[in-house]
Amino acid sequence: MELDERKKKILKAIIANYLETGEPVGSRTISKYTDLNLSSATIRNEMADLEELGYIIQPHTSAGRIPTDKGYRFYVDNLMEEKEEVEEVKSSLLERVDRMELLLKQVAKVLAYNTNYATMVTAPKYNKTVKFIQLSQVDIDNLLAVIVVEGNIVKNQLIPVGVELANEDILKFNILLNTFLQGASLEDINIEMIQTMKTQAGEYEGILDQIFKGIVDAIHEAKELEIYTSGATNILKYPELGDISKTSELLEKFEDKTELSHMLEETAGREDSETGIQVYIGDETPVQNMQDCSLVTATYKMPEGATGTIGIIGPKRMDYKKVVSTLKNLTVELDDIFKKGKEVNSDG
Amino acid sequence: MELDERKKKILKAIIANYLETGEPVGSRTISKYTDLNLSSATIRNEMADLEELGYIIQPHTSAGRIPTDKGYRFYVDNLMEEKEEVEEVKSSLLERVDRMELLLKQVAKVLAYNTNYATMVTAPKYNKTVKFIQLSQVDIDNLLAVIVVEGNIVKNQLIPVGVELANEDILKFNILLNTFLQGASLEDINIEMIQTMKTQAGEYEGILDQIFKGIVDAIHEAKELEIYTSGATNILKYPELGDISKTSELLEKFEDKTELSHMLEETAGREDSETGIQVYIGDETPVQNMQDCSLVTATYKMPEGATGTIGIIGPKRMDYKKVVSTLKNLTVELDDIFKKGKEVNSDG
DNA sequence: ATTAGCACTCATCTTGTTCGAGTGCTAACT
DNA sequence: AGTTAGCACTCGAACAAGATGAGTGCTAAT
Repeated sequence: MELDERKKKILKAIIANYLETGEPVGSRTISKYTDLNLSSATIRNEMADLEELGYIIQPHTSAGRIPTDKGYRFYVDNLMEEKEEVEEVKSSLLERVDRMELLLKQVAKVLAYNTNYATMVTAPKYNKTVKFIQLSQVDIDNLLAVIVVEGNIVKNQLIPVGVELANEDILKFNILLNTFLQGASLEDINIEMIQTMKTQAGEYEGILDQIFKGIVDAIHEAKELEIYTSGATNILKYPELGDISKTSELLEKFEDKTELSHMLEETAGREDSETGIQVYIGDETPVQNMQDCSLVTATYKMPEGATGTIGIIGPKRMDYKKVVSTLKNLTVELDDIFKKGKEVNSDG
Repeated sequence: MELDERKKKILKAIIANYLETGEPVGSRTISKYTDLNLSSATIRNEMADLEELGYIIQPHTSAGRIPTDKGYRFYVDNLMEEKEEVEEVKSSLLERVDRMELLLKQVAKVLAYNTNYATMVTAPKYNKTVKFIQLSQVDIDNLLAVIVVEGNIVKNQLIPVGVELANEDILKFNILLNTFLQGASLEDINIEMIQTMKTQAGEYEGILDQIFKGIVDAIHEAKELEIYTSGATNILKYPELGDISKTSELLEKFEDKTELSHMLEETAGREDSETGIQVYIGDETPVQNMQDCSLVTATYKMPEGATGTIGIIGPKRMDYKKVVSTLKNLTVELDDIFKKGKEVNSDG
């Protein structure tokens, strides 16, 4: 059954009010709150209908109504017009950050500060290819493998070899490694290639094994979803999430982060294709123990095609308007930053 | 006034019991709990004395007694004998970790898991000297400076130069840099050295400037106190820290970490010279808003003389015995690991 | 279709009461 | 002189019983 215009207006008013106050909202409040000029009695009738339809519910007899998940869903999909005045994210904070890691940390932090919810940002997931490998002798026992992958993400791998290599041998290795591995993604490095390389390494085959292990580890690590979080403690600010045992489980997830990482991974690709933004309400979230929370995710794209995810976790009665418009704004801004970075990279 | 033997025994029994239960303990409990074979009435008299002396207090009339900060202090200093059976830290978890960063993260994690308190570990504070510098051309516009400092801490610095350098020039730079900078600490790099190097760099003087900036940044960053935390949410497990607003402030500190870092820095050097362990009770902690918590710190030493700090934050009624003996054990184990690492370094 | 009016519900607040753990004091005991 | 039994007292916690009031559903009048 479709809701008529009036029911929509009333539902919207109820939810808007509830988002503000967190208190169940009664018919009298709505009667004054809207420009419908209806008496509380009429509102009551409509509210009874809305309850029957599953959009709102009474926490107990003779209390006001609060939205159900279905109600929130309808609000997010149909009723919520986004804020016109865009939430200005302090761009100054986002400028002048040259390293990806710091940038993403900043994003999480600024976002948490602006919204007062818990935030997380995943690093862009490259189909990473090796850009450059450099082996060097750090001291008598250790080689250092520096692996640079696309996007200028640098990983170091200390390889204990226990022998001192001659300079020319290291040079050979470097040439060997870069000849074969430059531009290769993990899939490209197959048994055949490995065998060929071993043959060419001759007596140092054993060391080559170690180097391989190091490189694989390093690329794996680089490929692993990195995730930055901020504002986890904001969760404690919302009394309706007062059940400490549940909330602390959630906080633990923010400490460990792997589960968050999986969660965001799962959401990837599910977003609204136009805006890249997706809202998960209560049980819709792909993680246990978040019935009382909502999750809003957004995807940002790098010029190379890599994508990362930004997530915001808050109480179900979060300010969806603000969050969605802030995220929209932010992704645009990020796109900008990356585009500029790209230009510098290829023009300078 | 000195406490006589009996008073000590009673005080110890009171605190031990309170540490277990978290409930105020009454005279009757003690009467049974100890082997003193005294009636509750006698205990009451003694308790009245102990209260007058400031070691225990009644949260309200007609409740049992709980320890004051002074009481805890006396317990930690005089009454607590450490557990004989050492708390076995899962050493297996600590083995086979080659990179400092991961090792310290592990330590924090294992410790939090073993104690159920919040833990933090700072990286050893070196008087760092440069071990090795490697410049390489990553792509057309960027040089990568890899700086390895003592303790095999590796830092990367991407340096946009906008020109492609000839291979031989990079080689020259590398020789130049390593000749001058290997083994140098930040203090050693003075204006004179810089000028000399610039002269030798000739037409690439400008690039050298950039490289310098990068190197200084990198060393600075390496020198900065790094801190790893774990188990912050354990704090929520203790109901006596129930005041959410205060507790969440504490949790925020665990998110931001700078304040924790300063705190541990402040405690450095204050430790008991023999064991390296220091206990701060309630207001004794060098940070605001921790009246209801205690902090236990331990210092570990690296063979090179660098020291780091391990800290544990828990409620005032934390299991001091267990924490102290666990920490003692852990620092010994860490010393071992580092010594082994050192041996491998110099013998292999 | 809307609304005023009214009886009804039920969480919350307030107040009062009971209960019991634990105390301090006193007097008796060793 | 130290110890203990006994007892009156205190005060928080737990429970019960109104009082309050916001909010409802229903009905009858507009």
